[in-house]
Amino acid sequence: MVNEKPLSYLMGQTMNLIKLGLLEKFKKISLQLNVEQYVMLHLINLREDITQQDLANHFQRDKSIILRQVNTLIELRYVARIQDKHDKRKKNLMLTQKGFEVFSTARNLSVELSKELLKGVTEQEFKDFQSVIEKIQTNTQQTNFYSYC
Amino acid sequence: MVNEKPLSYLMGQTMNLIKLGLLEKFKKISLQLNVEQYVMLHLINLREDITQQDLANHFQRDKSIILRQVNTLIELRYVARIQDKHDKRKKNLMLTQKGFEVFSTARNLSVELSKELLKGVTEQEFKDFQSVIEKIQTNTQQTNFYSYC
DNA sequence: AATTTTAGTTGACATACGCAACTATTTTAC
DNA sequence: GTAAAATAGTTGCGTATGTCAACTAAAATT
Repeated sequence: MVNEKPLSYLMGQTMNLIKLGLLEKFKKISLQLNVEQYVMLHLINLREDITQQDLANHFQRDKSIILRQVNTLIELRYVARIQDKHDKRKKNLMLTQKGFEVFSTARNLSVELSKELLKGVTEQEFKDFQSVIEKIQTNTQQTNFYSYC
Repeated sequence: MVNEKPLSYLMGQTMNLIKLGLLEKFKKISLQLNVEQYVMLHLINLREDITQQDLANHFQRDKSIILRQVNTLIELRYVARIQDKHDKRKKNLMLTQKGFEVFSTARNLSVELSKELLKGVTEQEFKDFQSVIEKIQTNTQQTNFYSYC
């Protein structure tokens, strides 16, 4: 395994292709969304009480840039920011109807891209692929590079 | 497979973890390099006549930002820019000795990270993983999202 | 009740990035 | 052989991203 490419190289190359493919699909239907915004909408959709602090933890970014990016999503009318019921310091983020529609569209394109990119991949190969991904994520948490919710 | 996470999500999450892990390792030994610079050094090391245009194609970035990033690597004395033998428009990029040393160090850290993250992954799983990665890259080129050297 | 911690906000600064316009050089079309 | 088009690289400008420090308001801890 001496000549093996490091994992970061394999993943980086591939991720770059996926990202570009996704952006291309967004562009094709005039969806004004970048990949990070898509991920943000995805996370906001997953929970109904997610906060900017949660997003900052997830992306490992400063709260201030998360605030600004959320502001952009609010300006686009994809996201709303409301006060937490129990903790006045906190504000929860929620998808608006428009935001949900945009997210759904983006998600469908993402699934479509998956299908295209996984053409010729057997079920067993994909199972092992997912298994590796899970192990990488588990090993990362054990190494404690960082933790997030 | 309805509830399956799209490929872009799986990969994105994982790539983010890998990136952070790598940056952490660089930081630990005071290696002033970000991941994209590392990839750049890697590409420059692969060929001896690579140009800024080639890098712009690879990263799908504007030539002007590639120029500036290359300038930074030149300032760090990791890279040199020399005129192409056959085409006066072109300038080739090469690693300096210092650049090669830095790249080698970064590469070793990258390999080290690979080993840590792939703990518990069987040989068969990894083979399938690589097979999937190859197919993704092949499918991308067929779809012609973009092409690069 | 005072102090510490957390969530969010703002301003300043540095870097990244895209775009247009430019020069110099090579390739292509005629 | 010459003019036009294309390519490689550069520069300036505006916008976005990102970090950091400092702030306010609210909750948790002491």
